[in-house]
Amino acid sequence: MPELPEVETVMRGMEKVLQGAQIATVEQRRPDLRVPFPPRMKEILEGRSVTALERRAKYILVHFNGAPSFILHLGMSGRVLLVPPAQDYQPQKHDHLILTTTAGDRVVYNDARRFGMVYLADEAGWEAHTAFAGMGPEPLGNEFSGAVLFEALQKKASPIKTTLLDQRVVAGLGNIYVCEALYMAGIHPQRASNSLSVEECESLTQKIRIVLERAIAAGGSTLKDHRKTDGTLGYFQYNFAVYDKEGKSCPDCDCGGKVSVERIKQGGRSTFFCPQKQN
DNA sequence: CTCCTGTCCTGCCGGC
DNA sequence: TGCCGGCAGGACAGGA
Repeated sequence: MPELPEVETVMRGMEKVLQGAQIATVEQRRPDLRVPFPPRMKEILEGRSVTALERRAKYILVHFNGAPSFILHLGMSGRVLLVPPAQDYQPQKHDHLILTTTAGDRVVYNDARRFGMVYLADEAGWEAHTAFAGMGPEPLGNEFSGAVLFEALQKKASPIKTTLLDQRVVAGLGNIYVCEALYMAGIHPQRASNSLSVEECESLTQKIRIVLERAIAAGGSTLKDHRKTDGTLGYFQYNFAVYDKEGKSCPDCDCGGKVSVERIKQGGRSTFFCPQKQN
């Protein structure tokens, strides 16, 4: 499910409920996801107040008053459901972690494949956690630019598609938005990373920003109703140009509908692109 | 170092 | 209808 825009959307939804709230109970419904839940997480978090939430790459951070930050990654299939106080809720299959606030709001983490991850930071702070070691710049932040991308690509001979999935180069992109950004920039996914010009890197960074911002806007706009809040909303709202569009004609192609979106494998994962627009 | 493959896990979809 | 293979939004380990 989640790439940067979906994680941002989920984080904003959680923020509405958790910001300033006090955690009453932490319910672990199994001992682990991909790795065990942090030792003594229940004891550490219960009674703590949430001071702020933020997103770094595809991680959601929940900061507490007097406790280490809670770090959540949604993996491939992680979803967050927000249940308001007045609503009855029976835990569903794959509900693995439920946080309840003293106000009665519940934050339910559901993850069928259990590729998600939950950590607690230590006293060194969340930035020091190994998950963030060597991580590249935020694609929507000031430290990411065409020049920065160009510089990072110089030592990379691998295809630009796989390079953009490398979180050390830029942090937060996933398979969908890499395909979409390369399409918008008109760059073939199999181009060697170090063959891109400065101008192409400039264009690519702009397209990355645009596609992410559009997707966030589409997902965020649906969050007003908490009962509908779950991680799938962003994808339902956003129309992809090439992702999962194999055989369809791309939306703004100059081929007159004669060329269709192709699908190839790169690094074991599907890439979708328009051979007319991206060459 | 970089690059490539396999692996974790469940659900879903298409083909036979 | 049922079964089976392939594939899925991610990240990491291990080997070349």
